[in-house]
Amino acid sequence: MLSKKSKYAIKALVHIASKLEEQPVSVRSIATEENIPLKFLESILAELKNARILRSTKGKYGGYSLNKSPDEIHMAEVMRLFDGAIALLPCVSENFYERCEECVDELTCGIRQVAMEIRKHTVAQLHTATLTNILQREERLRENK
Amino acid sequence: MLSKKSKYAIKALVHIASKLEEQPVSVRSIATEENIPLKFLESILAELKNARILRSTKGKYGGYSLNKSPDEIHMAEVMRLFDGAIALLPCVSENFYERCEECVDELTCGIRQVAMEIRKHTVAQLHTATLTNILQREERLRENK
DNA sequence: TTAAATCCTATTAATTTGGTAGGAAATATA
DNA sequence: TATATTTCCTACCAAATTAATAGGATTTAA
Repeated sequence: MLSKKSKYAIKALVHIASKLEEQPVSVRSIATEENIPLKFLESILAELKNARILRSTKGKYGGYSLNKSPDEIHMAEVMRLFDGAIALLPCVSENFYERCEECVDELTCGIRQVAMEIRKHTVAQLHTATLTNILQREERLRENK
Repeated sequence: MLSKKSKYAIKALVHIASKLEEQPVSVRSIATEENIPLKFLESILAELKNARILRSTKGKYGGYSLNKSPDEIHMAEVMRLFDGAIALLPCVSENFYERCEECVDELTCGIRQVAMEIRKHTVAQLHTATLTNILQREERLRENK
């Protein structure tokens, strides 16, 4: 499961991406429209800024804007930022690799092989899930309603 | 990430499945050979028994045996038992569905659609990952070493 | 000057995780 | 019957993580 931080972060990014002409977008307006606790969201957007995914404008009429093209921001990056590894086991993680301390032989572990295949597919999917892609999906979902 | 409980449970089950002719297998021997803390493993096997995945024999020379065929026990079942939902979001879980309270419209949520596709693939993979399948994988991995 | 925004630091309550402790009860064998 | 070896049962616990909240300082546009 994703943490609420990850979920809120992705929702906020999609929200900002949907308002490309009205940027910057204030935390308050995102919090209200997406039903996310204001102060919590504030700290999340600060982290996204720190990771150079967002950029901020201070003062009145300030807020947050995307710091990259919406097709360069994807769910994998955001999830890794807030939740760390995407893999089911640390020993198959690309970005947060760690041995399973109890493991007798990593190279012949069948559980590991399963986890590896799942990680590869999941990461590939999360990579295609850019903000642009998510917005396209939402458009189609609204059409077929 | 799977919890250690899930990971230890699956490792213990694979271990027992690999000794079909020497059942029942004692907790102590599994703990020693798989490097899992004894008392912790004890409580894990108790849960597996409770879920009718294992059965136990008390007293000297007692231990745990599989309560089903090793091709009927798969990673999905064990993970759900210890970690709950497999899905990235509660709103796409088959067995532990919950609304995302903050969500404005589940039916047009693009993030949800991504999570749904990933869950479907992951669950399918975890279903094919039976104890028999995992042991076959390990055999092949040992051959190609 | 004021309203509205981000920025910054600190705190916290609840839950989950990953165990440990200690012994009771059951059973096979000598 | 005594003993060794097992599961079974209850209770406890420390550390980490999660999901926030509190309160105000600073910045900027109008």
